[in-house]
Amino acid sequence: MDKETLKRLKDKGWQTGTVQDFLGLKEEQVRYIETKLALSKIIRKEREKQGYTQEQLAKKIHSSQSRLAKMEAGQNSVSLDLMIKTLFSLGVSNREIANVISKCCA
Amino acid sequence: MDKETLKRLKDKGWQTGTVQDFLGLKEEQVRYIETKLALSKIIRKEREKQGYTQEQLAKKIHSSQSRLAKMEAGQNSVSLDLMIKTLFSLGVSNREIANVISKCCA
DNA sequence: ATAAAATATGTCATATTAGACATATTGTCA
DNA sequence: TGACAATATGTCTAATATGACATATTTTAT
Repeated sequence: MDKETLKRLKDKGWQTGTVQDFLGLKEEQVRYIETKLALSKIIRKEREKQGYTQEQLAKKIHSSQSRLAKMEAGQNSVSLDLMIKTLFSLGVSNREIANVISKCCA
Repeated sequence: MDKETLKRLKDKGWQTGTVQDFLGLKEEQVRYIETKLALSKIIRKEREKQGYTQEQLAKKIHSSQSRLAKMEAGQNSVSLDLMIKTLFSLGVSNREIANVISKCCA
């Protein structure tokens, strides 16, 4: 993992809080983060495609605009569960979600 | 969704706690649950394939045997995050995970 | 340029999920 | 059968994610 990637992830709030901060993240941690970032991208893409504001979609999923903003920003305080539930609420199919997950990371 | 499927899910602790309990679950809720159940299955499958006991794998992912048991049982107290992290720890690729997600639900 | 709408960021209490532990149940093999 | 390893279930406290809200920043339209 190159320094730029690492910096980008840390800028989103991702960090282990251990000595590894200085050495880099473990491969599986990076895959987990990258997968979430990939999902956050299609949430935004799909929301915009369907013409919702964050406020509107937030209401639809019984959440809040601020949380949705964090979700789309790929912040670490948002769970995969909420992201997947959001995608389902948007009507995105398992197949489409799988496609995104498959393409992200090698 | 037929009654048997509903009963099976509720037996795993899944319920909304609302009037919907009596009417059934929403489509997107069912997809969320079914997706987690599908992932729980490959966690067990992959663990056994690699010859780990729950105790051993739990240690590897810094969790506990009991949580892993719940995870493999597809209980609702286990997050998607933990399941995905576990799969990554087992070395399962994004492509394989995607394949499972793709096949589960239509 | 400026007003309005949309999005981003920070904080908080509450709710949910976490690992740990005890104990029950199941499976396996002599 | 009995003994032992593996797995399941229930319950704690601590850690983390949650929606809500206030407010800052950015984008859009005029």
